[in-house]
Amino acid sequence: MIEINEKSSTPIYQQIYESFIKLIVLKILVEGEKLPSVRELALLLKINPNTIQKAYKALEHDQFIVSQKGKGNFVNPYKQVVGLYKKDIEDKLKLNLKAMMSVGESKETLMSYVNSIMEEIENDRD
Amino acid sequence: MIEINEKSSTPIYQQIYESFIKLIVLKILVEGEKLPSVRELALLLKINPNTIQKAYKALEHDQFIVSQKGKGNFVNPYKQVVGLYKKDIEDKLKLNLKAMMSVGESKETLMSYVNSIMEEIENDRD
Amino acid sequence: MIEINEKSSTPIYQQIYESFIKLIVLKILVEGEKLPSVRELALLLKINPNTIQKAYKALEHDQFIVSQKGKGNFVNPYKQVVGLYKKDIEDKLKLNLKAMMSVGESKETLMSYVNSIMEEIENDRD
Amino acid sequence: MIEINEKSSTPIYQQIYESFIKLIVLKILVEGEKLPSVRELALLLKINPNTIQKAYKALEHDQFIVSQKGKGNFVNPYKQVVGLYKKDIEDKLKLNLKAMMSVGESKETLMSYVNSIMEEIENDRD
DNA sequence: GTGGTCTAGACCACT
DNA sequence: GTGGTCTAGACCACC
Repeated sequence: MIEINEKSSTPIYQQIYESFIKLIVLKILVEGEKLPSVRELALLLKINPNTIQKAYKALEHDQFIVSQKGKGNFVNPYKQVVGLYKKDIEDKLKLNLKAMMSVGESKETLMSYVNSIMEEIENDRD
Repeated sequence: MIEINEKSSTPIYQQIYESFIKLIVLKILVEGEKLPSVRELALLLKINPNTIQKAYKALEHDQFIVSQKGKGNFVNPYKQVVGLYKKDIEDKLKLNLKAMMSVGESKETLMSYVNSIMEEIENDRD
Repeated sequence: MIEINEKSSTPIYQQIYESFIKLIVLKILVEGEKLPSVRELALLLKINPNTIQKAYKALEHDQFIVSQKGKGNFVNPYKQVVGLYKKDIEDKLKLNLKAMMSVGESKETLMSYVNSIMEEIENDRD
Repeated sequence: MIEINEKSSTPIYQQIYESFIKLIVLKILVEGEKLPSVRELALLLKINPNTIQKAYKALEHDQFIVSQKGKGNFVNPYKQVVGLYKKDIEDKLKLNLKAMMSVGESKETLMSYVNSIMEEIENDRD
């Protein structure tokens, strides 16, 4: 369900953070569902509980989950969650498109380029 | 010409690195042009010369500039430089599009979305 | 294990860089093995931690090792590593042979010379 | 006759130093012949006389030329000169061959490799 | 404790 | 004056 790449340069807590966002966005974890407890997940992934804790704190801070003392961590409503996520990616997308255009790429060549990327992605999914 | 955000989490030397790449890609700094000297820029931005040095080394390593002892740092030929830059952005673009599709956006709505972003950008330029 | 010549004109950080490459290529340090920590090695060699840091960064950039925050620096897989190293030496070898031929050495005398060197080396190993 | 690459990372004085060694080794400059005066060459190459001076000093130090006050700089006897040059390259050759063998290349594959390099060089000369 | 970044200030090589 | 290297010592992020 969650995989950690220890050798990656992105911090482990952030890998966990991103993994949960994906699980939530893809509705594998649904509204109100309980996340595994900090200790439980720490044992499972064989990493330090502090690291899990940090990831959960980040998820709570960004409103993907809510923490309830003595009970556990629970997924927030879908709409609220996906909105934040989309907004984030859209901003990045905009920046990158801007950058490509600043190098002199015309709107047309860029559109066909985007198109080809998306076909490539679609094929990868099969 | 170059602005530093001391509070940002991205290292100062990297901010400088990226600033110069933009200046070069946008042809504000052209082939053969001399960059400000290490000490000069350090004084101007009120940061340590070592930090500038680190940024310049990175720029040289990635072939955006060449360094000449006793003379200064100079911008490399445009073509050589832009290739590297484009490759980088294309990779990011791909990741962004992938993320959007994973949230359930269809290829069609995504294309029209990309289209609208690019028109927005074009208008900003006028 | 690692020796520094402070009086040499080649920078200390580069001496360290090259020492580790040798240790890795000769499989004295093997895949996944942990390098001494920055501070540890600094104390041992009696040089500044920054200098070690610089060497490790270079090793990481050239894909000989990977760095993991809070954990340490680790040797990368052998194959990935040796390719880069060989390419480098081949280029130097070519230059040397070119130089010898420019002094008027014929291909034949040069071959027999190379042959004798290699026998000498083989004997040294015993 | 002598070409300088200002953008190269190898110091200009060293480029001049190496250029003259080549000219002498290839007998384009012969025993007893006078080198251009410091000022003359400085004007020709459009570089600082100090830089030429430094190169000539190095050539004299390594016994490729002799300097005579008030007269100029003169090429030393060929045998003496080429001996030093060869010795130098031989040492480098040895080191590189050693390095290749340490990566596990057998003597045989290495010999055929050297052979192919030399054929390549011979063809380049045509 | 481990790596990553930064400052302050020094010395050297090159032009 | 210009880039390149190094030291000493500090602070931060991560595990």
